[in-house]
Amino acid sequence: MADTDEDEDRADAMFHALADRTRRDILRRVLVGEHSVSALAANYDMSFAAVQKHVAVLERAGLLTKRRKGREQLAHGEVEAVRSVASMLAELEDLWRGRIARMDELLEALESAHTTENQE
Amino acid sequence: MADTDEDEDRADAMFHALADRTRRDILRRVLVGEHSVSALAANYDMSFAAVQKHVAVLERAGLLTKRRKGREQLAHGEVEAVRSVASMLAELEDLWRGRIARMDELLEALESAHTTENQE
DNA sequence: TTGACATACAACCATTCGGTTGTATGTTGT
DNA sequence: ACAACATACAACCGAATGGTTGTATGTCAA
Repeated sequence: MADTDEDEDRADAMFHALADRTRRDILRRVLVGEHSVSALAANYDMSFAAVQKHVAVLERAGLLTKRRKGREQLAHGEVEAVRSVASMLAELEDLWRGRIARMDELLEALESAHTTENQE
Repeated sequence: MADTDEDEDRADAMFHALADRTRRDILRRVLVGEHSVSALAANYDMSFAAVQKHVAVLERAGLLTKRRKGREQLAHGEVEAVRSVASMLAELEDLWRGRIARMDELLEALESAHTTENQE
């Protein structure tokens, strides 16, 4: 247990990555489909290097993954990472509702194991 | 229409506010209940002024509101703001699912008006 | 009124961020 | 082999961030 510090590091990285409109826009595009870095760069009024750095920030945060295809590097969004950010916010909301006194994922895992109903 | 720029500004501010573990911790506390700024500051190994600035960042992002109570300033979390961040992430997820081609809130509002079925 | 507490804010500092240009390393097609 | 393209990365710069200390303002209690 007690990987709480790395969790916070990950949260820092993810929220930081999302705190820039260019990066959010890139993320939207790569969630819809794969795009090469230069294809992405074509959409913005800044240098290729700047866009490449934005992609790198998203990648370090785990929100995006790259896959080699010939001489291009195709980026696609990691929806699981987006969901993990959403679940942090859900935790905040639960805290507000007074539900949780911080029992971590343990009970949460148990609960979702029981709820085998509306999976999707 | 086209307040899209201010929306992005708000998104920038909210994600930025959340991209710091001290601020996330403060937000957790004030979502559970009201706390004065100095009561909050007592929890952290930094100056009062530093904590006061963190509170100000959360306040500017709309994630927290203050209320005067005597000589104290009681802060409480704004769960609606948390939800609005969550809904941005939900939009990203919808984009991934291929649901939305970006028709903004207009059709979304219409749709939810029609769908009076499974509300939750 | 005065002293103590709660808050706000300015000034300062080191570090990080978001951008730039330039250079190096692959990869492809001819 | 070579020219062109796609990517990565280093070095640099101005602005913003996260912290500090110090000072000003407001409110309560005696």
